[in-house]
Amino acid sequence: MATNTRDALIDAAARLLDTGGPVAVTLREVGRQAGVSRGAPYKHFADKEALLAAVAARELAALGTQLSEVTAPGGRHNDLRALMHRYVAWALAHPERFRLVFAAWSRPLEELGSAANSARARLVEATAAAQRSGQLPAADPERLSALLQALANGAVELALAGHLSPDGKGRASPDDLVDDLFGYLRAPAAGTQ
Amino acid sequence: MATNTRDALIDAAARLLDTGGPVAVTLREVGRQAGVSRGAPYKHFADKEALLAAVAARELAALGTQLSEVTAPGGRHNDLRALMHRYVAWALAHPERFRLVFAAWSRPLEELGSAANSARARLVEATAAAQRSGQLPAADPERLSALLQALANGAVELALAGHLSPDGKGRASPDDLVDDLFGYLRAPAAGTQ
DNA sequence: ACCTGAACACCGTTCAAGT
DNA sequence: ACCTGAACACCGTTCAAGT
Repeated sequence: MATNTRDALIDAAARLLDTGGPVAVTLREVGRQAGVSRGAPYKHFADKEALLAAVAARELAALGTQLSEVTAPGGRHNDLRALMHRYVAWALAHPERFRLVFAAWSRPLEELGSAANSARARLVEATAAAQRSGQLPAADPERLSALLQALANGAVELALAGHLSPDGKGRASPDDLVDDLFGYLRAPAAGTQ
Repeated sequence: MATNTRDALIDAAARLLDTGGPVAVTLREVGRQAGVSRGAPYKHFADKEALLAAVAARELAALGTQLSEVTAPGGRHNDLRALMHRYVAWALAHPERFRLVFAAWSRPLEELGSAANSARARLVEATAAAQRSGQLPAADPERLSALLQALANGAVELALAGHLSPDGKGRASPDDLVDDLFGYLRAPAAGTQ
């Protein structure tokens, strides 16, 4: 699938990550699956953390294009709630990638940092658009988007840890909590009936 | 400090956890710090995960007593916002313990499960009390408390990952987001001016 | 009942050497 | 420029043997 060694290493790492988290990503097995020796990965990545950061950056970019498809159609169908549901669905479907993207890194990692920044910018813009259309109350869009993302992330993690229903059978699901928040946010908006 | 080997092992594990996360908790070093051989921990814990779960359960219990001190004084001063701020402060002060408590475990772990349940019950009760005092709108207390906890957890994790300010200088802090949520929640409450 | 110490099958990372 | 293969200092876990 991968045209070069570097991509093959990232592919293998992503595969191993999904099966058992960062612990399952051993550079030796990564090299094995990419068809190189165990020393080879170190010619492409400084260490294991750098390889994981490359996986996270790639996943964050892929998520970005997925989410822009939600807002794209027509250019005006900017339903932020649908975007958040799509985001939650991605996180629940790929728990390890989600956790990796929001992991605490031991040092700043170039590629991942810029991917995270552009993802944040996208969310802030979508939030501002929702405010313009009256879906959300007037407030600092940076701060309001942080509230939305914090809730979504927290809800997903509670669900992943088993403290919430993933699908809404019986107990509340992450999607339910997102809807609840949008409900509470709608009320204070002045002049929207 | 510890009177028996089992407690000494948990103490050592907690110490190592704080310094470098679960990866830093090696059973060999735990044994070393507890003054026993490397095989000894296996007489007290099935494996590394069981030891970590014991650490998490102990921390969750300690957190519970900390939080009950916030609501205790007078028995009527049940300010849920203050409770949430205390919770956030704990999480920011002990990131690794916070992450461990909400980690995804490979199997159900007795001791941790019951500690988590009683912590949840406490939060739900505090939420219901806040509803009775008019601080929060009428809604299923289970679901409303999940909303609060999801936001707090998500905000803390965003802060720990560097996507939020930990102390509110410049960008929003977790405490700011908690306050924002309480603000949005107050509005829809009927009959409270 | 609890502990020791060797053993097995792994790791991340480094480095001389090859092409 | 990229890769190999051995080497070093670690792991988690098991198990016979001791007290």
